[in-house]
Amino acid sequence: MLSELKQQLIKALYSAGVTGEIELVVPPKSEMGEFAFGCFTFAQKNRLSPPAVAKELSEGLQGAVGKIDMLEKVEANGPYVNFYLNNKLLAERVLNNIKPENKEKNGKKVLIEFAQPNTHKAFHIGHLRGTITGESLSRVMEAAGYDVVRANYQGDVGMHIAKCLWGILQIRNLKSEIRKLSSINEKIKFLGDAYVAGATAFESDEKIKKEIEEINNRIYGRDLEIKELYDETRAWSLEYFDGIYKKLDTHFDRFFFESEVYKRASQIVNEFLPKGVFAFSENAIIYRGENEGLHDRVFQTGAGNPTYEAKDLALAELQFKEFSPDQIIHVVAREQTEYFRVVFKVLEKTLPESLGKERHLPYGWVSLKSGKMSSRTGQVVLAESLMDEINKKVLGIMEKSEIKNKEAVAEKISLGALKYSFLKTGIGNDIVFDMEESVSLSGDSGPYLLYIVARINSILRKTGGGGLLAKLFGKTGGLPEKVEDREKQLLIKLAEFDGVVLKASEAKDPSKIAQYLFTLAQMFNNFYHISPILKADKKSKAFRIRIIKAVREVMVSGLNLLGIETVEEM
RNA sequence: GCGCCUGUAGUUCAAUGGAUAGAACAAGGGUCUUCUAAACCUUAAAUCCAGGUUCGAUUCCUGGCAGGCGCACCA
Repeated sequence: MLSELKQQLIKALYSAGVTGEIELVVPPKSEMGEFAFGCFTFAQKNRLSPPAVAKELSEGLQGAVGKIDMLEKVEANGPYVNFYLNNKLLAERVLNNIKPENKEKNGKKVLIEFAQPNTHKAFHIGHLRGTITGESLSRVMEAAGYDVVRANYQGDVGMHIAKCLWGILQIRNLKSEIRKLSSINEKIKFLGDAYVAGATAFESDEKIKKEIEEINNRIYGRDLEIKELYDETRAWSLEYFDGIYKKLDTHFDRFFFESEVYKRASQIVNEFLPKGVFAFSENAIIYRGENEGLHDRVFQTGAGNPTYEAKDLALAELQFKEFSPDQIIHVVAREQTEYFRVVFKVLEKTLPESLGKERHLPYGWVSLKSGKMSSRTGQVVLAESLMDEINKKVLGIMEKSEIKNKEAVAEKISLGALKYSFLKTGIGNDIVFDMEESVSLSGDSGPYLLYIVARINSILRKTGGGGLLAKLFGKTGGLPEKVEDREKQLLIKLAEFDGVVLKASEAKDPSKIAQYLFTLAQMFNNFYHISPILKADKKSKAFRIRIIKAVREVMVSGLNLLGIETVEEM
């Protein structure tokens, strides 16, 4: 909401004689005003010293005081022109304009593809980061006005499944063993063990390697004998994934599967092979990326099966056909960066309409402090075990608490802690994961933010929700004689929210929201400890209640953009 | 070997080329008869190295060094 004011200040600077691009900054200290203009570039262009320019400009701008809303003082400070706002007017404007849910559509459609787990394999913390990031990004994009299609692309054909099925087929009395599996967790554990067995044998034994490749061909060939086992185990995985999505409070508008695109994938490869897009190499069909500064990739194996890259060509075709998006964002781990470069290049040839619309949004690698994570060896941190672990810690802290629905509240706090821990780091940065330290419950953490809301709720309960005061002072809430500096800081922070959402959507990075909310929370806590509310005089009390309600509103909607649900008390 | 990415307090992270490089955790010292101590206040602590561009570089460029990832029939 301060962008309008900024525009006016910029306009005033132009009329005062500044040329070129003008950007206003927020000074590092509150004594320096609310906005500032650094005169470096402009001064240099005119061969003047920045402080001299600042001085002259501030003199020329004195006339703007009183004409521009809220502007109280313009002053030169070294090479900067500093703008000061009137506290009372600022308070009034901000408090009357808090509407974090104000969303106008921009008419653009973006398809966001995320989560992408493979059936028959574990859902580990890497998937967890991708899912949490994708959901948050979806919400941020919606808040910025985009029409969002949430898509998930699950890998349900390919070698990893052949490995898993081979492992299962080694079990004697298979049918009765399977009957023993009652819970979904047991079934997933069963699949995980089978996969590890298959993957290990695949690498150590040439004969078994052949057997597994044969199973792979049978899966692609829809062999009826293997189909029954395939269908059943596939269903287990999907049920398991659904449970996780539900728990994470995420949903998808469309589930794409590799099994629905692999036939078309082969067609595309064979259609464009004679056109020179692909070439044969040692029986396989490849794309010669090296000719274009990329690297070669296999699109069809010697056995005649389409690879992941070929399937992505067919997937893109399907996604454009079904949704006609203006942009497709693949939220996928960073190690796929160069892979996507090649695939997008090929797509330009097989699907010209994709040009400029496909984008890989890489999120950083999640590694373990205790060593490298690998589902092949079974050394992984599973999503569910991590969630359980956090939940235990939260319940430990809440031991003495006597609030209602403790278990349910603990669940929400745990999830908030988990999501925040992944989202607070810049999206592209690697995370070194440590079970003990990574999901923090104090300091820069999810619970810290939830705590703000719980505290505000508590205060509001004790003041009758402020309804009585609102009646007493009318809609304006009766501004006090003097608006304190820290109150002003808090108000300005609140006013920055919509700008932060925009920034996060442009950068496609939810961590911008997380960082903003943390700063807001710190400022609130500082305010909370210094400025009493219940004991303040009538006018200050009404004013402060309006502030904390505004803080709550922004905090709740900001957390919602991160996919985090708030709690009434904790 | 080639390519891509990353090097900031003990640790995990911030900082459109601009005002004194900010936080959190861990460490030391304080604050609950007063709106929830999952909090607050406070002390100490950092830009990998060498050049260059610039009035100004954590940021841009070059070269080192260190780490991660990717490079053919897996996804």
